[in-house]
Amino acid sequence: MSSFRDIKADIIRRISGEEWTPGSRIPNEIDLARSYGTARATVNRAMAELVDDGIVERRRKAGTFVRDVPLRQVRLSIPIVRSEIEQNGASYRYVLLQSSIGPAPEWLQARLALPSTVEMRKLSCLHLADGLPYQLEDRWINLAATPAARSFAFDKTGPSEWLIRQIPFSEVEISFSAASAGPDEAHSLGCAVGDALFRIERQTYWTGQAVTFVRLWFHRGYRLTSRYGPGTDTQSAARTGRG
Amino acid sequence: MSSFRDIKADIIRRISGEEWTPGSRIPNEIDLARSYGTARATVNRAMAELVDDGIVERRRKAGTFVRDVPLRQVRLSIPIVRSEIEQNGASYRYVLLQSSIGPAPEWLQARLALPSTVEMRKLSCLHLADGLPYQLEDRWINLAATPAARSFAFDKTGPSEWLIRQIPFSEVEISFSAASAGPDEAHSLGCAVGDALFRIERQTYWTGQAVTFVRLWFHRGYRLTSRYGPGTDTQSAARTGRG
DNA sequence: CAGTGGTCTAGACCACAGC
DNA sequence: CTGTGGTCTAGACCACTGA
Repeated sequence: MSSFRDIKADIIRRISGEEWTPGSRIPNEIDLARSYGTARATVNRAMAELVDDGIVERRRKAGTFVRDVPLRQVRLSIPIVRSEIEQNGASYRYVLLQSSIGPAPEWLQARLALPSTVEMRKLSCLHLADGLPYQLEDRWINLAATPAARSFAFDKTGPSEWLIRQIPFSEVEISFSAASAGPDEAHSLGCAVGDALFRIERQTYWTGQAVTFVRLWFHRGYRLTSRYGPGTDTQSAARTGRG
Repeated sequence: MSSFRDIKADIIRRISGEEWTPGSRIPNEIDLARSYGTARATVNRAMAELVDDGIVERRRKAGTFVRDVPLRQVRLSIPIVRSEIEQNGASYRYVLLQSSIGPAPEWLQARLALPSTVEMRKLSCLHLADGLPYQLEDRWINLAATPAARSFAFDKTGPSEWLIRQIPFSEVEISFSAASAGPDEAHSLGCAVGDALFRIERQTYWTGQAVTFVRLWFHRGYRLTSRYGPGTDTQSAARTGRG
């Protein structure tokens, strides 16, 4: 008797063994179910996972096809910086560097499609691991979308931890890039001006309205690491190679 | 009547509406199925997706719990550079800069846990978009694992496209970081020495053996962008903000 | 030991898109 | 219009694990 895992593994085996070649069609669910001696639902579940893994494509009436090129996709867990630091066995410390309220800068208005009248809470925060600067957080919060952010102090915990409880199911656009440290970043992170820093920018929407924008600058040498593969069930880790 | 989508949406609604708070237990599948008027399997499918989305946790006998903090996870499609460039409407060009065969450098032996005797094919390739340098690829291929790589020319297409067909179901460790351009990178990518560049490093294993290691240097200003959210079904895009 | 989720079955109806 | 996958049902058995 076959479980959906056995079926999935067998199909991967037949594809990697070139029994079923890229682009070719594989038998339909009814035939597969017969040949594996299972119910169609079991085959369906196996196939659904193969679709999710980017190995096959399915179209009603047309059938199931081996992808010409398997999709390479990683699932990245975006860590809460506190957890990331503590999981690395370091002590976490948080410092609020700067806080103000005012209009959004023009580039941010454009980026978030905000009216120019909107008020934002601007925060700069530093997250430290064992006393060393780990991540610099430049944060803007739309006070029209999150009025409670006007009076919250943010002196004990960072806005990320607070916001994720306020807006747990937001739409997010995230981007990863590299940038040179300016004077502020260099000063806060204890690196030289011009050093290459890993940077994450994230903008968050709730019911179509921009809630917050954040730019995270990581310490020099930071890496975001993850594994993937046929068996690997999206175990993802963020580690830091320092020194 | 409710589909698994309706049930999933309703559960998210009840969590975000604070009917079910973080950490609390929600009713079991039988009760939920009764209350929604569906079969247990339908509720089960909805709950399975909520687990996958990082919104709830389930344990046999214990029950289903709202996560204290919802998991933030992105699914990133790692693009084939050719497709990425062509999808941006640019023309793709590939240049093989350098090719040699020899032992792995020491740092690579250590990193991949290779015996020091192993022979590697070393390639340097440049991928261009509309004639401008887009990505520099430094690639090492383990000839013990992939003997066919010894004689393949790699003068028309890059090793990535070739390898993905040779080893479609590998285990991969990928990391994202920032680094300063050295003389070689600056020369190939047409930037200044010291410029901050976005970098991907990827090592690939097949049946426990290291197959290849690659270091991808992206042009200055490159971003890897993705969206996620409750509705967003892992649409992922890599874009380039240039200039 | 008993309650929970995990999986499977045999069957059904349906949506969709090729033919 | 028909073959395919997508979903749902009612029921069953089982694995795990917490009480």
